[in-house]
Parts: sequence; structure tokens; C-alpha cells
Amino acid sequence: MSITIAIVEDLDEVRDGLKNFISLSSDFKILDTFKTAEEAIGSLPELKPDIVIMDISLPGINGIECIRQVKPKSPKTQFMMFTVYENDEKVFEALKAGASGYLLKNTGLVQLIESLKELYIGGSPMSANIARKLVNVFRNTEKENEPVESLSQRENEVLQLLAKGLLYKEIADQLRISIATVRQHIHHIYEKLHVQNRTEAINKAFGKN
Amino acid sequence: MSITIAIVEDLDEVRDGLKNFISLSSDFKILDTFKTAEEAIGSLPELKPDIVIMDISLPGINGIECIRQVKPKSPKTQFMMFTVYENDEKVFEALKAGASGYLLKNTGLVQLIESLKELYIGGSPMSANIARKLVNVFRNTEKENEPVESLSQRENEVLQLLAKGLLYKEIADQLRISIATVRQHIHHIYEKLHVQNRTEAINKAFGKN
DNA sequence: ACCTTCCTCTAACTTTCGTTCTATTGCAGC
DNA sequence: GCTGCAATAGAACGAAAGTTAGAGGAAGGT
Repeated sequence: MSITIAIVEDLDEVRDGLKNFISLSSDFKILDTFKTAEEAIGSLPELKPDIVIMDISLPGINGIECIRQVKPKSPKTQFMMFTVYENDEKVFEALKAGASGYLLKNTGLVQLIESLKELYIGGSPMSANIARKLVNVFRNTEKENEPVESLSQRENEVLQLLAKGLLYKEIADQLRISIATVRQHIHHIYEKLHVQNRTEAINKAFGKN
Repeated sequence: MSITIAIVEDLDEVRDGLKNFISLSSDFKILDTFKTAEEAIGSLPELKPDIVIMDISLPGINGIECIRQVKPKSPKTQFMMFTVYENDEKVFEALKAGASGYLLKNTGLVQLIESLKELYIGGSPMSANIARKLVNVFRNTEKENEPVESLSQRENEVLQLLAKGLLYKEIADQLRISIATVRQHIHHIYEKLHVQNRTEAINKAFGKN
């Protein structure tokens, strides 16, 4: 009994390439391929393949939204993201939408085949740097604002107060230092974190992104 | 420049097997191997290998506790769990303690080598079913910034961008409205949330406080 | 001793934020 | 038709935030 596959990918070469390569293995059977999310949304709920290989950037409705619409109607279907997007937002959105695997397009085809099998038996194959993002999120949910390693002790104290939304003046009073010093610390914090303002610093230092 | 490795594993065969196999590759240099966590805790902080391959079940102190003690003293060292334990508790504990990779012992040696390299360059290689556990936890815990009901739809859109740390100008561009309008929306947001500035608004609207 | 990092501070900026006031448009409900 | 709310926008202004340049003392490492 072979694993049934559908592919949603707008680029002809990629789609056909995947189809042809996967077809070589008798473990898989390509049921159908789609160029757009709209077509896929129309057919997948009836097709109910074991696995859908899904691109994110599609004309019109994107791949993530496509999953959101199909997954509830075909809950046993597993979605394998296969995309160039590596930014946190896309990754997390996709996983939340119901994707179980997330491979970057630089993944080798042989590796892809392995990953499809793993996905089928209940794994979540994902590229190693995608996994790292997940691990980091996991760690962050488990810990309250911990000191940031690259910052000095004082800078961390300032950052804590900064994150509360205090004014420079209030931070200065609380730490018994001058506003000028507060400014200095904050400037250094921004430099070390490579950010331009308070909000970015907070996001970078604790959770979010 | 080869990647430096240390191994903590109580079983002689496994330890020696790993050592011998990894030594075959010129990409790696085995600095030392340890039979117990106690020995490892004594030496690793000075040794500071790039990667430690860590078993969980050890006589005396276990591998997870070992990471907890060593990681703070050698933060750049990456820990690769290599173990038979597949239950959620151990996995999450290990990741929380500071492990970045998690492979099951049924992983092939060639795969292990690949994973070590990925770990070194900032990835988090993990067996596919371990990753699935992580994804499931993520789906349950990670609730995206939900819209705040007291705010209008547009105000919520603005708030999202505000939370990213964008400038008013950037928010204006993204929403195709004038800066003056952005200011208006933000002012209303602050009023409704009873806050005085961006950071307080973010804290009030999402988690924190 | 010398160097580096951290913490502190002054001073003089520029830029962004946030407030306030006013005003137009469009839509929904009574 | 009136009322209220959401969304839009201009203009002006003070209050914060953030940048840049310089400097000195304390602590720790080579």
C-alpha cells in the first residue's frame, strides 16, 4: 500500500520535478498536482491524500491559508511545507495552521523522500534551522524574562525596566542614576542587540521573534 | 578547523563506537569522553568543546542535570542528546536544560555526523517524532496576539504593527494611510487601554501583566 | 603597568512620539 | 433625518526618545 501524495506548487518546473522524482519510488502514488491554492481547496477535501506537499508563495491564496481551509475538512491529511521562507512568522503560522513538516527548498530530493515517510508515520521532519526556531520558542515560553547573556548586569536591569514601559526619568530614579546614564545604557543595549528602539529591543530580548 | 566534540556515555561499546566512528571524519576532533556526569561536570567547563554528545541515563547524576550544570559555565557549547528516551518529559526537560539537538539512538551513524554539523552551524537536528512532540506543544501554547475586543478592527491592525516596533511612518506606509491617521488610531488605543505609551499598550494588550 | 569592560556623567543635539484641536466622509441604527 | 462611531487627515507643539562626542573612576585580566 503506497502513500498517496498531492502537490500544490505554482512553478511548473518544481512541481513536475517533484512529481517525476517521487513517482520513481513505488512507496508513493501522486494523486494529483495543483498550481493554485484555489484549485487545491476545491479538490483536496474529496481527494484526501495522505500527504500534501505545499508551497507557501502562491498566486492568490497562499499555502498557509490553503492549509487552514483544507485541514478541518480532511484532518488525516498531513501537510509538508516545502518552501524558501525561513522567517519565523511564516514558519510558526504554517505549523499553527496545521502543517506537520517544514522543509526548506534547498533540501535534497532523497532527503525529501525520507521526510515524507517520516511524516507518514507520525514524525515532524523539519530542516535543522527551522527546528532551532521551534526550540527557542519553546524555551522562551518556559522562562520569564531571563537576563540576556550579551548584556552586562546593569544593562539587563535597565532592560527590565525599559520593558515595563517606564520613562527614562523613572528608570533613572529607580536605579539612582542620572538620565544621561540611562540613555547610555540603553544606547549600548540597542547596539548589542542590533535594534533601533525600545520595542524592538524587548522583542529581541524576550520571546517574540 | 575541525569541530571539537566530547562524549558523555556510560556504556563502553556505545562510547567507543561513537568515538571511533566520528574520528574517521576529519571534520571532527574528539577532545575527550566521559563515563559519568560527574566527570563531565568537572572537565567540560574547561574543555569547552563545540559539541557534547550526551546520554540521558547515566549512573549517579543524569545527562539532563549534567547539561544544567555545564551549560551556564560554557554557554557556547551545544548539547546533542543521543538517547533511547522518547517520552515527552525527558525530551522537554532536556531542551529546557539547554540541549539543542535530540537524536534517538536508532539514528544511523551517517545521519549523526550530518546532525552534528547542522548543530554546529546553528540548527537543531532532531528525530522526526521528537519534532512532532515539539510541534504539538507549540500548537497548544502558542496563541498569536489575539485581537483586543475593545479596539476596532483598524486599531487592532495598528496595534499589531506597533508591537513590532515599527515607526509611525512605517505603519502609515504599510496601511496606506497618513501619519496623522496613525497618530489618531494610536491615541485612541492608548485611551481605550488606559495607558500612556507604546510599551504599556503592548504589555496590556498581550500577555505580560 | 597596561588594556579592556563596565558604570557613571555632561552637554548638545535630531528624531520620533504623543497630545490637542479641528474637520470630512461613510455607514449603521433608531 | 439625526446620532454615533470608525476611519481618515492636517497642523502645531511639547515631551520623550535616541544619537553623538567626550571623559573619568573602578575592577579584572595579561
